Amino acid sequence: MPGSANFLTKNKSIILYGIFLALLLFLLKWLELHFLIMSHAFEIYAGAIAIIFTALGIWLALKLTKPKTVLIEKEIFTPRSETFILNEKELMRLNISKRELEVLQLMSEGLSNQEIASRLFVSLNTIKTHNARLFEKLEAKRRTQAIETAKKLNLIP
Amino acid sequence: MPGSANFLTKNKSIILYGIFLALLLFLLKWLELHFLIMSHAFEIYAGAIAIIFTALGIWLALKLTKPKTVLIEKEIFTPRSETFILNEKELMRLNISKRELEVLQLMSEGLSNQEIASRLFVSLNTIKTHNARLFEKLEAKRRTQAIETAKKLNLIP
DNA sequence: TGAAAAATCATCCTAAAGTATGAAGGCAAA
DNA sequence: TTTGCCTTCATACTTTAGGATGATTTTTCA
Repeated sequence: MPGSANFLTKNKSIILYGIFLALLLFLLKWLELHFLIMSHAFEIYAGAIAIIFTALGIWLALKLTKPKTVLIEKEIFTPRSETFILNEKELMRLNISKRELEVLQLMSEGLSNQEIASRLFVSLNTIKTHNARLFEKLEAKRRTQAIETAKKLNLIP
Repeated sequence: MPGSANFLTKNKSIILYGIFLALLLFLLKWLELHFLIMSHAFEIYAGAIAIIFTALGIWLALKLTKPKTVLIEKEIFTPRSETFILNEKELMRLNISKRELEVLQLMSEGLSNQEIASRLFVSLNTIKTHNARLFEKLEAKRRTQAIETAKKLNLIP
């Protein structure tokens, strides 16, 4: 659609230009008689033609040059697995340590306390104390609640 | 920077235009002698001037007119909370009932079994049996694991 | 209408989670 | 060096979660 419309616009301009040219030629023919007599004024005549046609050229160029509209659609998908960005501000605000975050992470992956302990080479009790601190800081009663909150705050993916 | 550069470019063009004009006037003066004799060729002379100056006008316009490029940037954000689509195929495949999904949902929100029971006006034991079924179907050992799996399968937001 | 599936509830028991409290070693900043 | 924070571990206890099993009541669909 925009292609054919453009073509029409171009043709219109060309047709208009043709008509304008024809009219000008008639005008020139008429002017010729007057100006031929006083040949001193020939420079004025040529200058007039130059100015008129320069203006015509400018007008044509401006008319024919369509504003190039480039539409760039930036789609920013967040498939959450790819684009997780840790919210370090919240992390600092809540005073959650690296180790605690580590535990939280594993917790959210569905591991039991014992599994987390084994994974991190520490005792079950250590994990329990980490949990207690986490629940306190995240204002959670249960691990599931802690995970929910942490995900909302972008502390874990 | 681009402003002053543009200004320079414009001035250059105008200066060039002036020089070109001067040269053309000389050319005209010279041509005048030849064409005045054969006044029949005057139309050709005028036409040449018209064409030359039209071309000049077009060139000037194109030179002076900065490329009209309109950039439209559309940013389409997809914040995961807005775009949750339940994966009904997986739901059917795993034979998870409406009630079970409901329980799963509340579970993922961090509620305890007792809280879920109260919310749904059923007994704690009922929730436990639902859980057992869910864990079986989702191949999970714990509720946290069930939640993880369910989220991955887009069964819950 | 009658069988299958879904939802409900119960009991008993074990495992895991969570609470409370105390304590010790390490490390970095004041 | 001392203070504070992190990390670690322990013990004792309570609560919640989860497993196994059986049973009753709706609901649904052929």
